[in-house]
Amino acid sequence: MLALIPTPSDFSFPETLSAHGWRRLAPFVWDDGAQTLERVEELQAGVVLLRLRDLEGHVLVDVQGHVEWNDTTEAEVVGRVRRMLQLDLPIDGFHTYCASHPELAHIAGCRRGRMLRGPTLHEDAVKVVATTNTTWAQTIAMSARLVEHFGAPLPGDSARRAFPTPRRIAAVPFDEFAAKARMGYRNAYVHGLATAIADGTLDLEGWQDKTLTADVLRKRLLSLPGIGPYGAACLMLYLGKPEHVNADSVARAALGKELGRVVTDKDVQTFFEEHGEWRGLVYNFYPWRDA
DNA sequence: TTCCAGGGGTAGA
DNA sequence: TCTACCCATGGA
Repeated sequence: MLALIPTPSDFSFPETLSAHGWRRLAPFVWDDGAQTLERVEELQAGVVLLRLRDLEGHVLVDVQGHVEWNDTTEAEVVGRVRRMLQLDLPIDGFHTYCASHPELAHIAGCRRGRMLRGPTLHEDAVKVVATTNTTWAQTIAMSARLVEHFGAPLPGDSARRAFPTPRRIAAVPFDEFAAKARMGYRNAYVHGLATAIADGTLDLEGWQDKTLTADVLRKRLLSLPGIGPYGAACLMLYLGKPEHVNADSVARAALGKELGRVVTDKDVQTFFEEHGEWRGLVYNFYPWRDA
């Protein structure tokens, strides 16, 4: 089963996938040889394997699995892929801004600006929590354990699984979840988030309502246990509201080197302030991140 | 052993 | 608003 999704002229498949480390987090699997992004997805109709490939002006999605391929299933697949690749994110304003600044012109030239996401805000929120106060290797391991222990298996290949839905995580007793996920003090954040979503207390996906102002969205994100200024800025960036810099140790180290002194998160914010509504994206595609 | 990593929560000033 | 301290985990 194939789905051919047209992409905007300012979209770049390789740049979107390499914008940050998300493609290295399960259930994403990047096949470098085939230049294909794979991932198991739990659809309404069943669990399938998606294989995404870059075509001229399109993304080709190969759907493998025993599900009825009808308009509903295809729409679900296309919707999830569009979210993952930020295909509905208007990026032309950012490119116009970059093109007018010599030090940023390469960003527009390379069609950078989109960042790979999960198909749900829940998945991105969990992964952001998994990046805090730990090494990238442990972030990868935490994501892998979540998928391995709690994700829906692909029929015929139970070694491959989808990212666990809130309901699947919430269905696991906390002690068992903690023992298998081994996310340290983040266990309570991740299990609590899933439970709140599963029992209907929290409509996290509803927070993607485009009429929400950035301030309202930021306050809501900061209210989530485990999400602070860095995490909220990350998630806002993924939601197309890049007016905050997700200042992390990478930013502090790079800016500290440039300024020749120890810098704080506030120094990082001040450094990028001149880029206004685009400062979060400018930071994430700033030349020093290529080093 | 001790430190700390793509921070966050909390208390106290 | 800022600082200090603690936090589970696992690698160095």
